[in-house]
Amino acid sequence: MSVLKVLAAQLETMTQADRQIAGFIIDHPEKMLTLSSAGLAEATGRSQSSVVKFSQKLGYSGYQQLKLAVNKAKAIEWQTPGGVIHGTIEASDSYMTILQKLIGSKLLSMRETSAANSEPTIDLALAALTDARRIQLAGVGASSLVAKDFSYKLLKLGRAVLLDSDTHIQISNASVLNGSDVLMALSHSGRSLETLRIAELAKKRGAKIISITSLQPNPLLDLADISLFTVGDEERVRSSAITSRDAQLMLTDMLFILLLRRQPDAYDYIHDSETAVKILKV
Amino acid sequence: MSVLKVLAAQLETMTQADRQIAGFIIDHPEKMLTLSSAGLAEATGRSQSSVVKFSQKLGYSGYQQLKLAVNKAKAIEWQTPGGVIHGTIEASDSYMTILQKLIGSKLLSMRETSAANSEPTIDLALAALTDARRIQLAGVGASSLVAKDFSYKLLKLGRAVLLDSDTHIQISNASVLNGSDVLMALSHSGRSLETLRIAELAKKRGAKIISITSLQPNPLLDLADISLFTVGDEERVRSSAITSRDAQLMLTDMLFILLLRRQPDAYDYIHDSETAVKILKV
DNA sequence: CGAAACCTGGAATTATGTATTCCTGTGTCG
DNA sequence: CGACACAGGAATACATAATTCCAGGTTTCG
Repeated sequence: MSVLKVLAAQLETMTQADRQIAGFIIDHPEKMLTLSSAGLAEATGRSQSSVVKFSQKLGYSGYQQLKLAVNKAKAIEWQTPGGVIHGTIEASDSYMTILQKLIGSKLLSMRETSAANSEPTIDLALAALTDARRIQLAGVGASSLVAKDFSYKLLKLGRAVLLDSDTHIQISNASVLNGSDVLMALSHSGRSLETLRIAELAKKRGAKIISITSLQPNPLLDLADISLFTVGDEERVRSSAITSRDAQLMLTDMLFILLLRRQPDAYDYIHDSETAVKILKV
Repeated sequence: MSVLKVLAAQLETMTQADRQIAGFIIDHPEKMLTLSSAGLAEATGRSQSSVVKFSQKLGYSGYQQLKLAVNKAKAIEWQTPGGVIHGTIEASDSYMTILQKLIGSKLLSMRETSAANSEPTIDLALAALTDARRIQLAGVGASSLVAKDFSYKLLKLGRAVLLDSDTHIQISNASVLNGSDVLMALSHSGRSLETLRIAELAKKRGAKIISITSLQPNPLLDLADISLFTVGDEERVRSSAITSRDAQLMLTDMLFILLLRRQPDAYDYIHDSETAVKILKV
């Protein structure tokens, strides 16, 4: 997972000194690579020890390790397929440029999202979904559409899914969950009231909670037994919710395909549901 | 060029000590990243100063720089076993491979979709959407979710949008359209019965029809005044509807962003709707 | 309301790691 | 065979990183 994304995500919740250091790294990552811990300290106006402690708080053994991580992140960022542009979409951009930037943003958020989730965690989520007696999905706004999309897929695999667009019904559904059920809650911010209520209730009932939120620390994340992450890129597209929705779809598509692989009879189910739908086509 | 390749290439022509050091780095690059210059010296049985000199001979200012270069090389190597992969996802694929193939498929369908629609046609569609008194959206199944997503975005721009998940209501909505309205119908196959019915009815009422279908000839296409296209990649992902949905989203996101650019007061509307939603967050 | 426990973050210290210099042994060439 | 070039190690000087310690501020709890 890209350190830079993590830094950006946690920037808000950091202490003052840490925020300044993180800010500098985000703004000038390559500059930072040339600096020593003392140099970075001077550049940010903090002390050398703060720089080292900052590195350690992030989970690295020290400043050197952090540097390697930043280096790696930059290296990967460069490595984009031809014709892809990462930039903020401006009103003055031409048609082609807008297209390229849009594709670039979507690609970036898909990549970052796939990198933000470790294989072991994904495996935990898959196991939970596989073993669940019932799966309830929760989400409002744009997330509700992703939840619905995922529910269709789960239904095609023959799983028992609970999802309703009415939040009152979602809450009453959650109130009858139990230890053998799973609640999967989607909220990019992790702060949508209804989704949180549902998750709290489900947790109280003993259901296993899978959260899908951004990397920013958030209440939903705290409730979760298994935490999956989405990485958006709002700023660059500068418009509502496009890339965070793409990131959620990326993640749920991943889960679906991996479930498919685990479930030997999956293709039968899919075949059946597609056959049934064919009647509704010309 | 990757340091590791350079090392391998020059290995033959190196002096004894250098060859040993280079050999170790080639064989255990990750291990090397955890070692200090003295550590690497010990691991290779040479002296610490030789390690530093070795780094300098390669053109780096010192051991640290060499480490960064190796780190970068590994990062890139990991990220791209041959760039974006466009292949069918197989049950035997590893986790990483699946991810890369999924991203590759999505990227491909986004690119092809953006190429499948000419700028003049897009402009026609934008003009129609801009001038429309009301915009009705139609779609069933996965397309209905895209329609809903797009409707949210249009609502944020302050447009009058008609969309209901109940097809009967959709039909009755269509029956009151007139010449100043637009019907946008989404169906990848272009053969979904309900969507077709709605489009036929809307056409009879004199509304302008925008179709969003695959490139395959289909009945919905024949009805349309303006035809937009989506390009999916079903076969490669070998599972239901993932990339055709992505293609539809790509197209509607494009339309949204381009509408945004045309509409001077768009940001006010977006701001207002986002402010209104904030109340529902923690 | 006030003391204790707890953070944050800087200064000083210590430990670690890196780069340079110096030196020796070996092979090469005139 | 002796001057020279050079690989490469030891020692040293220097740079950088990590830890410890402490002061000031904040929260918590009696």
